[in-house]
Amino acid sequence: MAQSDTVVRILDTAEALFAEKGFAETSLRTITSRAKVNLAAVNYHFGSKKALIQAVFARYLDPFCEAFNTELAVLENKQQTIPLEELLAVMARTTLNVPATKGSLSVFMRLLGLAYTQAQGHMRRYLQENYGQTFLRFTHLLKLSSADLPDAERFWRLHFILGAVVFTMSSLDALRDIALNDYDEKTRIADLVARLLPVVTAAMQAPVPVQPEKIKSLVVSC
Amino acid sequence: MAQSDTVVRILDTAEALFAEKGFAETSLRTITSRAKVNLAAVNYHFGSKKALIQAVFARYLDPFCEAFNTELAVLENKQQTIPLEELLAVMARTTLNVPATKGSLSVFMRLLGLAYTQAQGHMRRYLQENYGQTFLRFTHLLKLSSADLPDAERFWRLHFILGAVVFTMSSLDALRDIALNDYDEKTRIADLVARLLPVVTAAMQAPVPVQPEKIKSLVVSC
DNA sequence: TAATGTTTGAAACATCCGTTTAACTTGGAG
DNA sequence: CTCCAAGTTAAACGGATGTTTCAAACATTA
Repeated sequence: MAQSDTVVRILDTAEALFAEKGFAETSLRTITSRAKVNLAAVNYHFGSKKALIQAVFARYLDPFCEAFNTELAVLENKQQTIPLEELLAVMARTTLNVPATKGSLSVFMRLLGLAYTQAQGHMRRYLQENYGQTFLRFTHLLKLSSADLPDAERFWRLHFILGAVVFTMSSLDALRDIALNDYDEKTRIADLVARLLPVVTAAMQAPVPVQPEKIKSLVVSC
Repeated sequence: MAQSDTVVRILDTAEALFAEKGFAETSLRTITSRAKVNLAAVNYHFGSKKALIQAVFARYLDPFCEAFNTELAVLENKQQTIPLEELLAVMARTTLNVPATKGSLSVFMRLLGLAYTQAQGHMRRYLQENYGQTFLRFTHLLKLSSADLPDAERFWRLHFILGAVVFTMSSLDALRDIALNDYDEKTRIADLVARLLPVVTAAMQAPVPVQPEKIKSLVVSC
């Protein structure tokens, strides 16, 4: 076997437990006992708990970035500028198609959300160092596809969107239950992406407040 | 004094530390030693660490909900339907104005983000049970202000927006630093709200995909 | 002032944590 | 068959955690 059975079982179990309870709240003992491997196996195969967390992310992000980079290369070679909708759709499609790996997309999105909000430093740094370049390629194309937007405005809107995606995806199970009960809607992950796409596009193309200062005072006062 | 000095010092310190490092990562010893109170004080005054966390939230949310409820009452008494922008602006204004309490809004937003992504159960339940009714009043008005939107669509968009707000606010410090370095922009929290408002409104008013099924297959294929 | 209830203080308690050690098993290569 | 490296196992380590205890200090009321 290419990869020890133990390693895969640890990764699978850790991924599920991290997504369910968070990183700090999941102990190595819980992981190893549920995975039916010895406690020392984590430190033997991965070195530390931190390294295990990063390995869980790498298993998702490495294939994603590879696929996304080839998609980006195609877009970069086009002569005319890419419409915003198309750029966003490519990203959505890549995200949906790549995880032919195990585990659902919502699990990973939840992990991503955790990594950004939780435990501050080390995970953000890891993501930045290992996958920051791919992200930069994307933002460069995004700039071309929304040239009329001031840089600062695009920066903030990108993070609004990031928040909407990560937050919704990471609460997906709970929200899906509500949607099922209240609206008889069986939301699959692809349906959610289909809903997100027009919203995100509209958000990106919303009118820019002419005078931020004036708007601000208008909001605060009265 | 109405409230023991110790209680206030614990709440202030816990709030800051929770926002900075997360709930599980912040120990009672760290809190009590920085707050210069005895370790046992937390269990004496609050009962448990969980109860302390909830108390931190209550100190923010109780005055907010009180203010928001009176604002909602005003809107409910109006005869004509409230424009979507106005409804959202009222919420933004209330959020900005209420915390005449200590601590900045970004601290609390970060806590809110943590509560939703981290530790799953008990915090969500607490928020739902104690502040769910106010939230319902708001969503009822929101429905009137966006009557042409299908219920399910509105439900999902509301959570997209929630994600954008919470996520951005909770990463505010990091993002603000980037914005300062890259765009020479000193973003105050009111500026951010001013940026959010048109984006959120546009997101809510984005065109509804006519046939969700068709859109989905369009995205997945090709 | 004396008695009473509340708040603090230092220490101990029982667990749980991530990590390390060292003995043991196992599967191939020489 | 021997040997050795890779993998597994059980046990223990040092430290940190939330919580409890109980005596001392304090404030309040009778």
